[in-house]
Amino acid sequence: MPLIVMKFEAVTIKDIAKALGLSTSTVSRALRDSYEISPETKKLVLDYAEKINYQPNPIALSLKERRSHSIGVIVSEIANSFFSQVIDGIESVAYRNGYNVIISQTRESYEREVINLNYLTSRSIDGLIVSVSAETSDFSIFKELYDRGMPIVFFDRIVPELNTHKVVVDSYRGAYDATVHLIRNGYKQIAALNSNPVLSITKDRLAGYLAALADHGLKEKNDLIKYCPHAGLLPAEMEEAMGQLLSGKSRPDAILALSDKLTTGCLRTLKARKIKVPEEIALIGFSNSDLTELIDPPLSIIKQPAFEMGKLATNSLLQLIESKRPVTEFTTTTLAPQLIIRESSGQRKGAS
Amino acid sequence: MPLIVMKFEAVTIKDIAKALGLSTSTVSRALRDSYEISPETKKLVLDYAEKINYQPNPIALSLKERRSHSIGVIVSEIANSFFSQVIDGIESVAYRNGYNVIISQTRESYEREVINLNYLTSRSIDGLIVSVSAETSDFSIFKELYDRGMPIVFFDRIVPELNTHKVVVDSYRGAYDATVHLIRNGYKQIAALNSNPVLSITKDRLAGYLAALADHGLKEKNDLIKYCPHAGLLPAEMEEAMGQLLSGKSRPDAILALSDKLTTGCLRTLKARKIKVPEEIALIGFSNSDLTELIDPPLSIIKQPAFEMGKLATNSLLQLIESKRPVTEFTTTTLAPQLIIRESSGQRKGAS
DNA sequence: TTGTATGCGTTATCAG
DNA sequence: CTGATAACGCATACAA
Repeated sequence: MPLIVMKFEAVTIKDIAKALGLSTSTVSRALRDSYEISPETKKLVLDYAEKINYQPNPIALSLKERRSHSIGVIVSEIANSFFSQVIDGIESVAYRNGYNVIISQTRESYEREVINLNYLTSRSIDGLIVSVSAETSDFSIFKELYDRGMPIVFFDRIVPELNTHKVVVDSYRGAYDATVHLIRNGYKQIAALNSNPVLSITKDRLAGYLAALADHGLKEKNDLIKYCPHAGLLPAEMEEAMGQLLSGKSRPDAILALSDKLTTGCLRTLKARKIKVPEEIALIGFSNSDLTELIDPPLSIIKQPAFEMGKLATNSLLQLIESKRPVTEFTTTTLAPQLIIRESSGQRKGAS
Repeated sequence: MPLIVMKFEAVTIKDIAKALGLSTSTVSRALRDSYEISPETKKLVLDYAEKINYQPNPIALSLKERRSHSIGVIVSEIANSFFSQVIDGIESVAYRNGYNVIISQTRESYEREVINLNYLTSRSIDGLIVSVSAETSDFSIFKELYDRGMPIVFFDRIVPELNTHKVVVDSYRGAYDATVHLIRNGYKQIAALNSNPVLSITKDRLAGYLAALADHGLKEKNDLIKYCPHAGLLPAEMEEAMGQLLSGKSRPDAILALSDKLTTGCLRTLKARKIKVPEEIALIGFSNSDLTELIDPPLSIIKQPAFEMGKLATNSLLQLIESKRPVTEFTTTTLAPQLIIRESSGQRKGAS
């Protein structure tokens, strides 16, 4: 038997008005609990609305109020523990404040970033939370959006030259401390595996690494510093960087992986080549996976407070969106990364 | 100096009309490349629109067309490798088809599920992709939505009695095969760690486990079958279930963890109690983390094609949304889970 | 206290 | 070929 599927139709204020012999404005006011409506009418309307399960049409409201109660989120990759934890935080705060969260991902492509940005900002969102794509070196599109008054909050991979709210972790410190930890444990050939060099976080993390070397009298070596321009998204790219490291003339005794993706990739490569961690090569990397703690031997990691970052970014954004008066001050919130050192990891036998 | 922040204002068709001395209808038609507009006017309008970067207002369009080009996604937890991979798949297909993805999470709470559902379905979305919360035993809200014509596609945790598209993996088989693998390797006391018993997937997986036992002449033992009603979201709950298993009179020699969350929790508990896997207790579980392969000793897992599931669900949904004629047939797509057996895991020393 | 008219941005219908 | 008008659902200034 053929199944009848009707269109999803919902009741409007007009239906209520007609049914009750009132005008739409009266109904509207009653529903909004306006003081100028008599208690009887109010009750009448409210009861009926309840009965037929009236739900206001948010789209009509959006058109009228010129705001959608939606925020857009642009990240490079949703299926990534760091970003999904951030999105978790974003959703939590947005939900509590009655906002929808619209997500889109760039897969590290500048082109997709531009498309997503144009798509989202054609007034279907009230504000934007962004971690820029690894490919993006031209920030003019963000500048433009910013100049046109779109509330934007950056997190993680920020655009330093834009004067708006930013939420970051102290990448410099994370990398610095991890490097120092390796140095103190006797490692001398510490390699740095970087993401795309144009990213703010790449610069900061590399700087932290270099400072730690300098502070401890170790000199930097170019063949110990590798980059993955696609942020580790392309396995071939990772493989090449690792290959160069492992076969270079100065083979590292430790590797510092400067992003989640890179840590995983690095670990995978080492495993595939049957290189023992940390006996042959030690490894510390950024990681937000909830499984790192379960890896054996325990892996030392630099963990970012992703959930917190999402919450903070959203709070900042909502403040920006809902502030009646022009905002005159923007904040850059810097959170501390968590350096988690696990026994037997990154500790050379016989070292202090 | 005070910073001036203006509202994000965008150009409308009206602005173009005024600037060019045309009517809004002419502009609208020119922009839509209507045949009834002269080439000159068309060019004029198009050039000007390009110049001032005109973007149509999707909200006005939504109101007019009674569709938002947005789909809602409801999952229990965003920061979960399985779900984030599914969302990745959903976003991919949605993006390609010009749809926005609005996500919300229930954190396994029925109450939040209802709130999210009401919020999303008040006409701001064209369709819905859902994996029901662990707490949900009353499906009438979905039934109602369905009856009112809202296109819904369920994945993973489905509502069996609703006649709509569903995307699942063959949970029964996954659990069955994993159990058989354990049995063949000599394990006799195989525990099953389950999620909430009302969930479709819990029932299927448990059935697979039981069938495998029966087929191999092992009898089921109630104290080897434990449930975590909150799907492993509450650590205390996990801890209790594990505690009962480990201290019960028939201590298991192997555990089958029947969801991602449970596998992680189980592993964590075993680690905390310094119980060696698989020497003391073997473990096979559902897992979609990209780190499971890096765990040492290697962990055997049942992996779900999450990305594929997201893509399929979205394709089905878009078909439902965009079909002009009433849909008369609904499909349940069942994908095969991947049973990944790794050396030295789940293999008893000296077993066949 | 309630009803009428207008507008949010767009497209479709109907005139011209 | 182009312009005026109505409509999508709602809220509000203005009338009554």
